Amino acid sequence: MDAGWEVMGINYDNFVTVTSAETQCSACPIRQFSLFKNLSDISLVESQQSRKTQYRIKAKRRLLEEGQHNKYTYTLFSGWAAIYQTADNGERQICRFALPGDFIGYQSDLNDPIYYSAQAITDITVCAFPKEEMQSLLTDNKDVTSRLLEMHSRNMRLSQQYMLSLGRKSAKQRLAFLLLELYQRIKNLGLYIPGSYDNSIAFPLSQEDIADATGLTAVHVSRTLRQIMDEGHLEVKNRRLTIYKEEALGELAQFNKSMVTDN
Amino acid sequence: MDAGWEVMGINYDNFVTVTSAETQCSACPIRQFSLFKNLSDISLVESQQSRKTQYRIKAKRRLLEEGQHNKYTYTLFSGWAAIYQTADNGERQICRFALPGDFIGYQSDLNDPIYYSAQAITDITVCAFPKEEMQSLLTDNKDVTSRLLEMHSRNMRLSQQYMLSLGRKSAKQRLAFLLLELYQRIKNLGLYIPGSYDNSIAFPLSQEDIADATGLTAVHVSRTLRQIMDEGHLEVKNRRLTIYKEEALGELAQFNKSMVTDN
DNA sequence: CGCTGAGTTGATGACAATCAACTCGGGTGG
DNA sequence: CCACCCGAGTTGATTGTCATCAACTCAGCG
Repeated sequence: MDAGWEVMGINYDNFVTVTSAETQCSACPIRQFSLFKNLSDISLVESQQSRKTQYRIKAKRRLLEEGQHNKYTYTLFSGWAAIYQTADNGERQICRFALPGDFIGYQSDLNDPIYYSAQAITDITVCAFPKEEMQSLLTDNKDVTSRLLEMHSRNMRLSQQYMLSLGRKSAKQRLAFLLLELYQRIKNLGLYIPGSYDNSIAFPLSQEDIADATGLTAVHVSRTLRQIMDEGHLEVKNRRLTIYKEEALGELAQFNKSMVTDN
Repeated sequence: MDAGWEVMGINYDNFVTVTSAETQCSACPIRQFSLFKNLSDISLVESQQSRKTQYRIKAKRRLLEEGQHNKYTYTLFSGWAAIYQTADNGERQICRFALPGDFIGYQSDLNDPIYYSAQAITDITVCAFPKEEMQSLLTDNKDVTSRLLEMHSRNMRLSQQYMLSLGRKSAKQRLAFLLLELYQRIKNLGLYIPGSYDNSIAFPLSQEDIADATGLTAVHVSRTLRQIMDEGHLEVKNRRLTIYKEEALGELAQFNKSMVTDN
């Protein structure tokens, strides 16, 4: 029996409470953002059966490790995770941040060793699907395949934006883009705290995480972030991101909400 | 009636001849690399019907333009194309090079304006599929959906490698990676000239194209490429790429053939 | 109360960008 | 047919952005 329910690394007891550790798929609050969006009730039963269990993983622990054969694919249920690859000099490149609803661990051949790592940024909860079950779900259920294609296509768009950032944008623009992206994605989920904090979200990334996603060093992130903050565009403080000048930042970063919408 | 048949920007009269400009899908030499790999004969008829026509596009012309609503999706039949996005300062980032068999112009919602551009590097031939036909092909035919997912997943892997390159690798490593990637992809297609040129492929990219893919400037590509060439690892000359030390380069670039295989 | 990890700030250095001049080869038009 | 032109590539000089190294602050915590 859970004391409460965590989303985004923040205790949301006051917002949602689950009485059991095992959420039912049919009642899942993030299902509309997940692979199982819009499934018929029958398909949902299937998917529920495929799901082995929910796991909780502590912040900084790895969910997937590059080069290993993994047993499961996962839907991220709560918290933030980083999907990354490692270079031979030990540096890493975060390719995307997974947020609740995101599907983690799929690749074209599930029997190959996985080519990326996934690490929990906050404590996370995941729904685990054994890869064999996932494979047959994809074989049997066209809706799931279509939805996975759709999610992949949207990821691809974001990936291309990351490439543009990494290859052609200044440190300032890269930071602005990343922060706007995450801000908007959280808002799309409806998981930010509405009301008095309308322009702010819980934000668990360290400057080193940001550096690993933007292709910079933590030191340079510190300097550049300070500059953006001093200009009054936004604030990152106490694990919270506040956007003051969304439009100006959007222009700076060439960011556009449609880059991260899923509907 | 065609005089001959071009693949890879080179005239291959001596290798393959088609008597009509319109290749039949059932007899298509690159089908095994395309979206229509492994389709049943019945599905093939469907796909043949969906295909409107083949087009030839001159080098440097655009096939798709960012922000526009496009009528068609395409299978690249012959030649090379660049998929890219443009930053506000006018610089561009090539996100991938499309080679024969690659599918171009898909995105999760085909009715949205397309978010990337595609430009012919060599003269190219494409098979055009009106987006409505493609949409219904995807709705009706699970094999096509699965295959598109598979192709997308493989693209995603390469995209992540590009991100790692752009974010965390030196100019030398980026070049080595790109050249090995393209070399291997061409070899996988079996479109290189076998025999006396076993370690070489036709290579139509300019140094500026390479720069746009690696996030460098053309000047720096020139210097760095010269350095790699002087070290005897490879040669780029007269629109031809020759690899002398595949293993050493692979190590330098952290490249691995499995990154680009499709089977 | 000291330890730890995250963030800040300064000094210096390296890699790649920029600006500019030049070569070379292939195509074109006079 | 040859001169010229143009685009691609090369090379040198200089600049700039970001990396590196190092010292320090500060908050949280055992």
